[in-house]
Amino acid sequence: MSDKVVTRFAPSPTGYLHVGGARTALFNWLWARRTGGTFILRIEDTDQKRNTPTAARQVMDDLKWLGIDWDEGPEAGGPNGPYLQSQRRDIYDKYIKQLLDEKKAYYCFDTPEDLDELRKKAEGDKGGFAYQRPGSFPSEADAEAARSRGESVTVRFAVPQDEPLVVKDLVRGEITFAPGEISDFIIQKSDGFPTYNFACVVDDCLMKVTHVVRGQEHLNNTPGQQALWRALFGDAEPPRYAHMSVTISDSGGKLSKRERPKALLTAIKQIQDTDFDKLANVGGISAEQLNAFIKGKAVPDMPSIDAMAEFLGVPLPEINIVDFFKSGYLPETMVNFLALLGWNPGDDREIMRFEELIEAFDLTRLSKSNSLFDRKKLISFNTEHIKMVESGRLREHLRDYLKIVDSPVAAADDELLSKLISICEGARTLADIDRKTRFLFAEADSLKYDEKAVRKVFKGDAVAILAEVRDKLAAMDEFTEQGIEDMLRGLAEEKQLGLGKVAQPLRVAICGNTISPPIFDSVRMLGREETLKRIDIALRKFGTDGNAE
RNA sequence: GGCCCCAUCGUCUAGGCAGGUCUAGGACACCGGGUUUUCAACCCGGCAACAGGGGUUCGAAUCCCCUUGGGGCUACCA
Repeated sequence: MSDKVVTRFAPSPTGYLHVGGARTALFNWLWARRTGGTFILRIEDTDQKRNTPTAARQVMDDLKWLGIDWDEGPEAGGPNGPYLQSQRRDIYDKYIKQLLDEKKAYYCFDTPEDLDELRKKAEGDKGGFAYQRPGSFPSEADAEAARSRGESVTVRFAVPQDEPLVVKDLVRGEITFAPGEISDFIIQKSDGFPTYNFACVVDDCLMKVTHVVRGQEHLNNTPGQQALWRALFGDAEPPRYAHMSVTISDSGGKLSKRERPKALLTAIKQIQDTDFDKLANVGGISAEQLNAFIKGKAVPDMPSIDAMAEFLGVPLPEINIVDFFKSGYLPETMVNFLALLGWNPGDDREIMRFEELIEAFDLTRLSKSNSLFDRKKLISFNTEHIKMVESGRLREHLRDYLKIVDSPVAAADDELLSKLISICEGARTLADIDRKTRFLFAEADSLKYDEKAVRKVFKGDAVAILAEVRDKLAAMDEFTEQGIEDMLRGLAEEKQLGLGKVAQPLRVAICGNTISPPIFDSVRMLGREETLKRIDIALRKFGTDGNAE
């Protein structure tokens, strides 16, 4: 085994990178890094109907955000390019021709409708549908004639039917498929593009891939792919396969992108007085489209879903990697958490840095059973990583986050940002830091007061106390944290009250909420002038004539 | 329906391949208590699992079979 390890991540560019894809990418990447091998990014854009032009770009950005880099692929280049399958048509054509010439593949003229019918007919059969190979293969001339008539022409691989197909899997051992179990499958579509099952085999060989780590959903494709490999490349050693378990959502079934629209729909139905025109407007869709969505007939695209959810204030479950970014998770957290979904280092370690993961990763420790994506545990992991990550790096992560969610806190310079982080100790996500410190960037007049907080805090003599606090703050010589603390504690003691009775009215007055950084820091950072201004506004708003000033 | 895979606390899992050291360990969640100026964070304690049934064996969470349950695939998608 002197061969250098080569792994690849081969996404089809249909949208954002989601957690499942990210995990596949990560495992392949970890194995390459662990062994000093090569990690290839290959874009499987062979489906013209589904690919979107920006998706490949997006997937690459998401990978970069996670810290997953590739040695060969788009942007990086490499000796085995091009790395977009749509640019490798001539290569596939060559191998298709070879198979055709050797009678290992044959032309088919069935339309999709024909196939549907065949399948329907086979429904009652004991073995289910299997494509019936013709007694003799159509000739090149037949194909040409069909093409000129505008008929559908595809190419099928003649899968060996007389022997069991054995797949060796690093995770599951040997799996045997009975003779005849795998029927002839299409390797070239009628639009001339290769199918996944074909392109993937050709490219894995040409790109000298040694290990394929992929989801369990591909396990049943493997015998066919291996048979194809033998037909194409004879005894050349095929890659080793490791089929990972599937990730299940904690909201029920399989973790899928459909969960977001589903959650939004549920929310829309629960909200009584929704302004549908406005909602459609916000989502950038027509009233008809919204109606179709509500009736379950159509699903708007992701940006629309996101916009409407934001408008309604409905949190959607994070599925795509960018969703986690926007929710304030660190890439370190995602990588760590994803790595532990179906793998573990064999000891009690859980919170691990990149380097540790690379050092400990091993393909033989992949678990066989499906794992559930536990968001509560994810949050806990994020809390740990926020504590653990180097301060400059955390600041950069925060800056990226504030930018993408368009927070006013983004106006802070590095020094201020670091200070904000330090007073938000114990934050679980970057969103916590943003939420807690936004009050510093608000205008006094337009500060929003949380109703519940006001009701809870401004009762009894809270207003009177706040008025007193105001006067004392105004009278302080030096406006320091220590000074503020001494004053507030002194006042509480004098009145025989807990500090909370004194601090809470002040907290709500300056930030509109009961949730904020520690009160001394908050007041100090707001500054005396602004603090007094806000207290005055609060006194006016919540005070009665008798006890305000 | 057919084929394939899987099965330890609520969840992620260690242990299983080399059966005894497992009265089954850790983490998250949860519950109770502590700390406390809010939210968090933090500290202490607690609850909680080998799916069921047959074998093999002196002995099974660990090996074999069946049942049940879960998942995947069954496309001119990847």
